[in-house]
Amino acid sequence: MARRRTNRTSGRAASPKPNGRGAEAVDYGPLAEWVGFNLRMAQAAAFQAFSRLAQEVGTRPGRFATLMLIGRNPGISQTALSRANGRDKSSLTPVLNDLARRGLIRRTRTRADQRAYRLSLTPAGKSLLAQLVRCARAHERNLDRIIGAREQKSFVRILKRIIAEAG
Amino acid sequence: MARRRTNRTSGRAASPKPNGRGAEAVDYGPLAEWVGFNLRMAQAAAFQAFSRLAQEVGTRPGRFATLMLIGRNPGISQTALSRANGRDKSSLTPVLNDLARRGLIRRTRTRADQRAYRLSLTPAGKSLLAQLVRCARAHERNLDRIIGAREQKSFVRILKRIIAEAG
DNA sequence: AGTAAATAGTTGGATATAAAACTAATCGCC
DNA sequence: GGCGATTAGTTTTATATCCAACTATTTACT
Repeated sequence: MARRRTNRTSGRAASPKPNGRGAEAVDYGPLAEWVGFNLRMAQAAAFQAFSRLAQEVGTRPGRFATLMLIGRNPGISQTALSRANGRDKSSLTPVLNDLARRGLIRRTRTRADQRAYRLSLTPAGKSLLAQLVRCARAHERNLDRIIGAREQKSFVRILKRIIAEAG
Repeated sequence: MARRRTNRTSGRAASPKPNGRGAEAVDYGPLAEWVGFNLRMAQAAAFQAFSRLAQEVGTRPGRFATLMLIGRNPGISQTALSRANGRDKSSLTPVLNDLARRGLIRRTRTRADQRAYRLSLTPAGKSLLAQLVRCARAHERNLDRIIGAREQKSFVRILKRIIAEAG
């Protein structure tokens, strides 16, 4: 997402030309009602809102789920983590390198399986995660407010069904 | 997203070790109920499902909204398009170069404003768009089935609220 | 008119991600 | 016990995306 400011305030009125639209009154056609498109736009909007909160703590939203999953599942392997996180394991390599370099996670080798790492949080990682959880709670409160308490539960239930069945 | 197969059917039972989880029974902690996380996972799942359909037609899902918006708004500028599409205008440059190279769109210069392009679809672009619309309709039917007819409307309404207010 | 500010589009640099090919280790099975 | 298949992680390559800086053009204001 990004551009919230669609409601222009500049003095120029909407162009009357049939084609050359100034910036407003775009026709979305069927996109306007399609779930896929609105899902993409909503995800981008929520992601960006959380980005702003997370960067005050010095991290990106992508790192947050990673830290949370490691924190809740100490000893998890990179492959299991990538599955849980829904990203390819190759995407994780640079992320984990960075988290390790910054002293937030530990990668210990398994004696049983010399291929796999066991991931865990360092105290610094736990502390950053705790900060991020606070950000995330604020973010969730905001989303819940937007969604409305009455519909919140069913909204999340539908998202879970899409996750489970749309693959 | 990707990994739908969390409910393993392989013969191996969940490891009893407190740490070394095989691949199942990951603890998501609060992520499991957070809107932001489920939104991201659902978007990725839907995106990937549509990707499969779209690539049979020879395009990526990212191109679809672009073509639709140009088709519905002939003469639109790149900046207006990027706003409508929720992406930075610089992301659009390579996409439009590619679409133009493949003969799907036209970029004509405006006499009134020599900076701006006016974008429109070529006949080939219209034909590809029509094919993509058929894919998208099939995709939407599947999503509607997952969501359920009763909740579909309110689900999209909530997504729109998030788009409008979460920025 | 003339200049400062805004705007359209591109470029360059950075990050995130996926897919495929690769290396090393382990497992399954005979 | 050994060999083919599988698995864990990395590397490489390719896209998509953002942001900031840039060029060219237009607009606004004096």
